[in-house]
Amino acid sequence: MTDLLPPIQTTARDDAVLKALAGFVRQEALGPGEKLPTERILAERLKVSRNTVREALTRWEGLGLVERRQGSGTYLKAAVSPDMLHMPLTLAGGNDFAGLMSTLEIRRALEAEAAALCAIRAGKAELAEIERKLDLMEEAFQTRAGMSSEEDWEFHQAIFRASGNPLFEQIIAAMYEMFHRFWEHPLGVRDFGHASFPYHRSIFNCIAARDPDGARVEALKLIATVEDDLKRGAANLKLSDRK
Amino acid sequence: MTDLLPPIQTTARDDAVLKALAGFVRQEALGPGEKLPTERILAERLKVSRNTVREALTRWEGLGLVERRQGSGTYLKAAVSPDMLHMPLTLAGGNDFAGLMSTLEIRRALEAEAAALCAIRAGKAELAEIERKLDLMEEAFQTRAGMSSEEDWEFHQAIFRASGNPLFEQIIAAMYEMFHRFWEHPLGVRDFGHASFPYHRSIFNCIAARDPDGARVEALKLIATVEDDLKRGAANLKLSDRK
DNA sequence: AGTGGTTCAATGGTCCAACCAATTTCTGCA
DNA sequence: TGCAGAAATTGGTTGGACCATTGAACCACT
Repeated sequence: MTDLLPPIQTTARDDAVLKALAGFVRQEALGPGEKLPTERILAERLKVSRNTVREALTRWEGLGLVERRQGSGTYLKAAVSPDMLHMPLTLAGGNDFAGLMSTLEIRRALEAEAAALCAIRAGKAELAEIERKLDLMEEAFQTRAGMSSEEDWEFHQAIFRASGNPLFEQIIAAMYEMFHRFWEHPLGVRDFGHASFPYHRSIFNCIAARDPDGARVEALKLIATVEDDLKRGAANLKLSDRK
Repeated sequence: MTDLLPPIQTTARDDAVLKALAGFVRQEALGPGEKLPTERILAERLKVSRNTVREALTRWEGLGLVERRQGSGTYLKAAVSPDMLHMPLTLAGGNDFAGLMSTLEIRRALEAEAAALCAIRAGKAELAEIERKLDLMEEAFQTRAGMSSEEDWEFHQAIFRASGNPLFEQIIAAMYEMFHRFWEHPLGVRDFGHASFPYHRSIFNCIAARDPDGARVEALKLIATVEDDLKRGAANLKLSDRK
């Protein structure tokens, strides 16, 4: 009966501070990299304790919106607007083979969808950017005779960015970080990622040809090769574990 | 050459506090809902100021790991382990139609993949659980003559859980929360979600028949109906905005 | 027994004033 | 002019105080 009686909100000091600060950033048109007022000044201007200001800034820091450098100041790290939406994502993934496969499954889902969306929505500039990254990657592949995870990653990032949905890039970035937790020379497979190489260009071709379904299929193939590599690596690991 | 020499950490007080606290939670096997030590006790035990403890807890609160209730205490809100990965997702200008569509695109990608995986991996128990949720949902649909977002959500959750990959549920849960920010009577569409109803059972049928591709296709259809509803709602909104 | 009011200790929220540590800026000497 | 050292700036930490809310215990009244 009283379902529609939400708990009343009496105090929200630090929240109010953040709202005020967001408004300030908007009004001053501050962008990433720029410095915002010192904690002491904020405390004075907003008529709150410096402690409260710090709690508010700690929140923003946790959200990656801001970076605090002792002795220097507090700097914006990303664009911030008063009506932003935050979804804290905490992943409990483990550092084992199963955990890696889990991230790959997410990657398969998102990569396929992003490639498809990209084939529909990418503009000319984005298309050119993707091709540039692709060329860089292929060049690195030739000169170093193997996959370069750095250039490879940038190619995929370009696709995510061109998908028109910022969430893709952010979520995949989390997966990528989990991957890299112990992906220096992953599992002892020497030519890791080799098999995935040709699919990069075929994905791009589908995107350029505005063929979403084709892009999706090629993306799935690419992930499948990575999965195979991983499974091979896990088998190796198992063998070398028998001592 | 010296790439692998990370900067030494002279100060990382609050981070250390969080690590200690995570260890404590692990050791005491504390779960969601349970109360953790008071700030004063933590400060005393860890030999740091109470302010430092507060900054650390503020971080966790921002990540949604913990809830603080004045006069009562600090309570765990989610499972927490020392090796978690935190990735705050931020959606600029999130409270609008574009933001919702963004989450829907993520949902489409994950829902399709999860349904396919589920068709491959779900055991008998999981299958039964999914069907139970489906029955509940259909019953709610009959009695209340409309979609019940609660039962609907539980049905999808059951699928994610049976996919064998915990990341699906975690990521989608974040999307879901954003969805519900203003999804009470979303956008004034009266029979929101009505069209998606039949696809729930068809998805289940494909899963039970161990047909991953079929499950994927049906899941995509379901999301498509939700997308249509959303677009209708946006159109309504636009009309009613003209004053 | 139950209803409502009061008291009181526990707990998170805020404030203050000071000091520490890293950084930046200024200054004065060579 | 160049540069080393002093001084100012700024975030990080501390300890102590007080406020606001909560929840349990207690009490009076019905």
